[in-house]
Amino acid sequence: MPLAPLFRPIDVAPAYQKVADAIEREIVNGRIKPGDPIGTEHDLVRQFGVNRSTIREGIRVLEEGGLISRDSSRRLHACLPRYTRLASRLSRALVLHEVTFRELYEASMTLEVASIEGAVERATEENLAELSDNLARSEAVIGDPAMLAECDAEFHVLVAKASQNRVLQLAREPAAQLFYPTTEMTVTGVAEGGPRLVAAHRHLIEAIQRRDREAGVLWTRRHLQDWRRGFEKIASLDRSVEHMYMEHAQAARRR
Amino acid sequence: MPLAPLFRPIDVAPAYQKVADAIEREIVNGRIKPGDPIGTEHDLVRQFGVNRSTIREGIRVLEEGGLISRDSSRRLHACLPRYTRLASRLSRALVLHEVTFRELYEASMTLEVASIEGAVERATEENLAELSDNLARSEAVIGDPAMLAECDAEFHVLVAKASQNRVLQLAREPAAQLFYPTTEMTVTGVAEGGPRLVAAHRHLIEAIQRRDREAGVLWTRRHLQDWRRGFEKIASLDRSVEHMYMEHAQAARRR
DNA sequence: TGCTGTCCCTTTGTCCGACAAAGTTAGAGT
DNA sequence: ACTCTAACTTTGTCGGACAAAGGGACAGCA
Repeated sequence: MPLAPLFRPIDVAPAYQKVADAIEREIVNGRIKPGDPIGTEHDLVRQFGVNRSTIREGIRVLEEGGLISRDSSRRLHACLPRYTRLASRLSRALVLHEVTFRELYEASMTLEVASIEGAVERATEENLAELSDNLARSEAVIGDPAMLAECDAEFHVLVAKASQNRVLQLAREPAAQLFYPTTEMTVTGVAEGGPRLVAAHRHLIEAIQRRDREAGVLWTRRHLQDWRRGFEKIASLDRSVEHMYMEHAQAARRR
Repeated sequence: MPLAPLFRPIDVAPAYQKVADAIEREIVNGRIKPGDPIGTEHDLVRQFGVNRSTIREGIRVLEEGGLISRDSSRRLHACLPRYTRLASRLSRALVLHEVTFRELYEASMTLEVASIEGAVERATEENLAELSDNLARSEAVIGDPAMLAECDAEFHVLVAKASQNRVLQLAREPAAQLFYPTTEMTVTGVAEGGPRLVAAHRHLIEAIQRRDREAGVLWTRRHLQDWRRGFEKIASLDRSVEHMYMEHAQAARRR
């Protein structure tokens, strides 16, 4: 019969980790609010009683996690983690796991349909204004696939935003970051690709305005199917996402 | 009229960031494969020509991003970022953004339905075996809400895995991490909560076996609605997710 | 008064050197 | 071939150091 456990496992995390955890705890449970200053490295050295190098390693960890950042004067303060920044970590992971475009397509279908449903139900006037503005800009660059692809990505971010569901916004982001960089190629490959894309956006905006869920779902599906048709002219859906996207993601993360 | 921009913004990233970026690039574009050793800190000092403190800060950044980790002997090697680890960052972000349970519920409804649809279509024998094993364990702890909640969380991870769609697996994870810790409470609050939960799981497994999509979707919906009913006995869906979940998430991240 | 330039102090990013603890390797001894 | 021990290496932490950049106060000037 095994002995009854006398001791609890003791916490042997390195000091920099403990520093990071301690600060994280204060932020997450609200004692330090987003925007609050954290203090200088020297302050933290005094408070934690460890060397500045140790503090700095702990800070890097939190900074990478998006929990704290440095303002223009490089002073530390807590902040609300930005979705796109975090999502780019996930996109990177998806690339390394070599997910296929089929997985991306299927997941995006689900997530974008859910987004439009939410948007149809809850979009505000302001959301609609943003979407219309985006549409206008899209029409202006209809002949430029790169610019148009950028507008398209933004459009779908705005739709997700209009759904007023931040969980959904976050969930779709990693897939979107990998998905939308290909739009440029798919638009180029299909005759009338640009106009079709913009037309779909217009129908989506109208659907939201009319609170017409059916139309919203329908046009989201068509829009994605257009992407798929365009993509399959270039490559198989079963190809894994390529490394080239990471440059895009890396640039986005830095912002 | 403003001057035409003569200069591009110059890249003034600190050295530790450049170190991290350089290593990240090599990993992401595949020159360093997951599992490959990175070399000792001393090696990196020689290669990059910067101080060890600088190298260490760069390493922390990558470590936090899940791109590299230290094995049992603390040597560095590249590795495949683990979904749950990354997702816990996102869960944390959702908590800080004070998302509501309604958002969580709505997003989970979408994501879990998509998971079951994928599972019905593509689950393997092995997936089914894992699910059945989970079911057996659930039945064994049907009277223990805490253990049962844990089984429930695992069950849905397994369903997502059975969908063979890693994008979906990843997308559902942050919501799930916040969602499933409440299952314990909802099971406790509802008469026959435990048995209902296990029955739903059984129906889901059967649906996957029979490749019966309708049934899968139906029982996923019911299962989530059960959660909702249980939750609404305790609190409003419009309450924001509480800080208490973070302890759960923090423990999970460490693993 | 409002703007500008200067000096000083603080803070950050980086460097150097050091050391204990833990892990690794090589060699001695059986 | 196996074990035990004695170097050697590597990591985590420490102390101190310094240049560059920012912030603040203060004087000078319009």
